[in-house]
Amino acid sequence: MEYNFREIEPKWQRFWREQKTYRVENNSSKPHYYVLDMFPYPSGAGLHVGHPLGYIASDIYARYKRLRGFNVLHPMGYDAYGLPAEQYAIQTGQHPAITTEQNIKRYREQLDKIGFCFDWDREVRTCDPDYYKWTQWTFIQLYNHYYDEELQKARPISELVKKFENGDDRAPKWNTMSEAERQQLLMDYRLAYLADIPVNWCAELGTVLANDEVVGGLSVRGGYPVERKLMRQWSLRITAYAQRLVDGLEQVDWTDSLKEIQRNWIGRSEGAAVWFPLDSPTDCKSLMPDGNLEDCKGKENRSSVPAFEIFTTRPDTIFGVTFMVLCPEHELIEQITTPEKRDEVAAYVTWAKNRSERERQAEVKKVSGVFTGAYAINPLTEEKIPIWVSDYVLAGYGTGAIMAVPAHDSRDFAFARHFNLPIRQVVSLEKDVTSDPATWSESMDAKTGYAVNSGFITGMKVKEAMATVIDKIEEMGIGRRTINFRLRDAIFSRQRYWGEPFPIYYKDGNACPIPEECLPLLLPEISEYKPTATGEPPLGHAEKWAWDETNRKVVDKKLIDNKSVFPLELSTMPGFAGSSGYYLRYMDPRNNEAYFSKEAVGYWQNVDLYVGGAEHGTGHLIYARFWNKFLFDIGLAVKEEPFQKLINQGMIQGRSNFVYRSKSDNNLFISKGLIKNMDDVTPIHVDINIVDNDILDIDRFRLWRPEFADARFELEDGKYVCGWEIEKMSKSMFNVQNPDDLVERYGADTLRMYEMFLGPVEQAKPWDTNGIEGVFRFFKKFWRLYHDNSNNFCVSDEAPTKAELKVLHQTIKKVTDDIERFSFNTSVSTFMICANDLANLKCNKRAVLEPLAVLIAPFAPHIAEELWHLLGKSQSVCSADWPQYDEKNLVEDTFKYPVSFNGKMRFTIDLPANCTQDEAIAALKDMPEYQKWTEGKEPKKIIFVPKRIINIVC
RNA sequence: GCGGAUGUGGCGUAAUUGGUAGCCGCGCUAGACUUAGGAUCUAGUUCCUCACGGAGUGGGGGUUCGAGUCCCCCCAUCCGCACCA
Repeated sequence: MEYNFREIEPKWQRFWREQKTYRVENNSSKPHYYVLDMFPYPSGAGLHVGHPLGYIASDIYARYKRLRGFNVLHPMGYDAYGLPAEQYAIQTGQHPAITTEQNIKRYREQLDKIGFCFDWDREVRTCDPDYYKWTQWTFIQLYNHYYDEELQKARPISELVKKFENGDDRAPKWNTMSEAERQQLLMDYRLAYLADIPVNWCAELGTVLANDEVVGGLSVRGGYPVERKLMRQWSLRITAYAQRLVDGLEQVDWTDSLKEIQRNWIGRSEGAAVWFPLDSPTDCKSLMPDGNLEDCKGKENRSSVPAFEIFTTRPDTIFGVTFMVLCPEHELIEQITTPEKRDEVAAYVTWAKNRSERERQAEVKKVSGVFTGAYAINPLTEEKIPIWVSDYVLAGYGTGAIMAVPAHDSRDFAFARHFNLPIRQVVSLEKDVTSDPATWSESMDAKTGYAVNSGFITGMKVKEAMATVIDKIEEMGIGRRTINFRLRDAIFSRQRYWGEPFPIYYKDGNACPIPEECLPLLLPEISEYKPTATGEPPLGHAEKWAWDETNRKVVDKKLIDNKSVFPLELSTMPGFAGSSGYYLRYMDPRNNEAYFSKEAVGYWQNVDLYVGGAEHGTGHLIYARFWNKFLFDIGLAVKEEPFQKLINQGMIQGRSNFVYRSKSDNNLFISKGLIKNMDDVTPIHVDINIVDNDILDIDRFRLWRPEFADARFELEDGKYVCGWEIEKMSKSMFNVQNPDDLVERYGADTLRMYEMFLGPVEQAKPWDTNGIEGVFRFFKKFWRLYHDNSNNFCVSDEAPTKAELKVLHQTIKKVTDDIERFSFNTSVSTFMICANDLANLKCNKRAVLEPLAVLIAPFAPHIAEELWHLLGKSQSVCSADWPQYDEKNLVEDTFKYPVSFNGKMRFTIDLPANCTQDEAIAALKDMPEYQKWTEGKEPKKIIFVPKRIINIVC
């Protein structure tokens, strides 16, 4: 018997469980460190090898930190609410809670086999009432707060009410307003608010979706078409935090690419909002703000001039405006369109509004639009400018209206060319040099060069011109410096069952939160998981779903006629509700009095290391940052950013194998190397489990599927070689690798090490089992270091030799450095080199193996624990101290043989750090090897590099 | 289109961060020990060349005594956003 992981691994897993080795306390004299994984959604398919990649990396780091003397929080839980369980419920009638419970059980079994050091006593599940109580609680806090622009933080809505009562520009008529009107107004300020907004409606899923849940007009889950629809929905005012979300990125230790993804998503752009007066008097509701616009001389009151506001990032090009464009949804269209254009415009608007998102996105390059017949006045040039309508201007961004500068914006350029509108150059790369835009093939969009043909800014550099124009319009009182964000508020309602119920009831049409003491508001049982016949969300089926205000409890809907019983909200919260604050709950997961205690958060602060996929860059990672900033504002979280360092583990793709069936003979399969022409064969996916190192197991192939029972093969060297391709890991391509199978065959330690050995954690890589044997061999070799031929444990108490010490200390240094920089693949290589070296030295000395057991424990905890106990320890290796290396043992011989290149010699010698050139040369000349190489001749030139290198030109 | 990355043997990758390119592993070749081996061990394996030699980190320039690494210009692949004014 050799290295028997089947015996070792369950033994120590049991030991850790019984000893509660991974239990973490909230107080300790040790420094704290928080390592977190993105918790999984427990899907029915179970874990595949991609999931544990990040978990293994974080587990290694957590174990390492623990060995380095930190008190490490390393929890795990489940993001248990979500669509798939509910879709399954619709099909089968099985309650999502049951499906979820089963899936969690399976996940837990799979995770346990890999030997993670999670503190399972802290497990959280988002669907657990003790957990979602605090999700609901946070929602109520969001509802009861608004964002104070002056203080740049969330404040209680009651403070805003007080301001309004004392007179405030934002609510001049507050004291005469009705209660309903007041509530309506406050909705415009609450951080969680109810509003009619255009939403992404997915008919197939029967729910609205957030922007990050829609890609290319299709739902991320399921890939169903999504349409724009105006609906009354709950939203979170995340846009209030847009600036802080951008700023906060400076403080965190994330990759540049992920920070950039978030910056793009938030989409901050600086520019100006400018009012353009309308040329013809109309019955227009939007009016020029007060100011001293000269053009309005003669009018009694400037603010009676009809006008509309646009947003531009290029105020310097205002002299180049040749037309204006409104989005089809713009309210001004109806008011300004001239009678003769009315039909044409109405037809266009109807057409544009009815286009699906998908059509619109697919036909981005198609130019469409219509002239309204109305004109605006350029406030700086007093020119008359035609106003058009086009769907290339979006309702949701800026003011839904633009000034078009075709010479310097590619979209305006395309529009102008299509409708034959004038193009006027107002920016030039060189001062005073212009050309005829009619000859241009594209617009000149770059923000560089000088203003031309531009009145008082002519000759200025673009940047200066921008500032000057903004100053001017601010002085004229017709505009101001503005910052716009692409980020939209997060739609928070889902017309779904399997999610957190909103703690909201409707009293006379007004939303009211249920009292905090009554939380959690439990998800009711329902008979059917589909929408109701009247189109209500599934919660409409719930009988007992009304709020009794007097008795403060949920009662039957039939009692709603009663004066104190009101309907409850029928939507539920989206997936990101539960996952936005879970990392805080882990700090104090069983607290029934609070989300988490002040002591707990005061001790742990925030997550030091967060590991998870980059696909959450525009979803979870934005929402969680927002959620945390809000909790920070109201004094719960103590750090503004939740995740200090973040590592994105790369996606693991599948590596599919193919057999090639001859087109002329359906039973003939040709080995890859023998195929002359790929057109003669049909590649067929073959289960990767019957292929080893691309060699097909022919017998198992014949048994795999009945139609292959009579298969014949053209073999090369007696083997059938399969083709391969990198594809997404999926059942249909027979390339899914289940970690359980590998644990069964090679053991958890081998799986862990191999997943790390595959390459850098952050890099996307295909799963490939071809190298796992090498790691497995390492473990067998490692085991043999301290076992004799009869598998008896066998160590020596002799003092290690210099060579052995060098191997050990090199390993300690390299592994320590590698872990610190999250380079786990190189650590694995280092262990292999170490084992090879020790095997060559036949070293089985206690003094070497003991530190080695600790060193390898983060990577291969089972074999480390086994060795540790074989060495006579009774405590877990997890409570050991990380070994230190001693530079003395690393010092090379002070001289390496010189290498000649192009007539030059290079000598490598060890020098003190502050060594001068003269000292270095003197030391060099003392070396016998130097004298031998230069044969006593004086070299032409000695080049000293202040490190340890000297080049000599002979 | 904009933004971010990446590019090294047959394959996964490494390179003390500007210092002998190819560590470690897979695969492959030869050999040893074995009744056998999908076990173990030894040697070899970037390419061209019998060899001597030469070429070589996507391509082209540059900085440097010295470049996979730094700078500039291309090319290719991957990812994110995409009519955001």
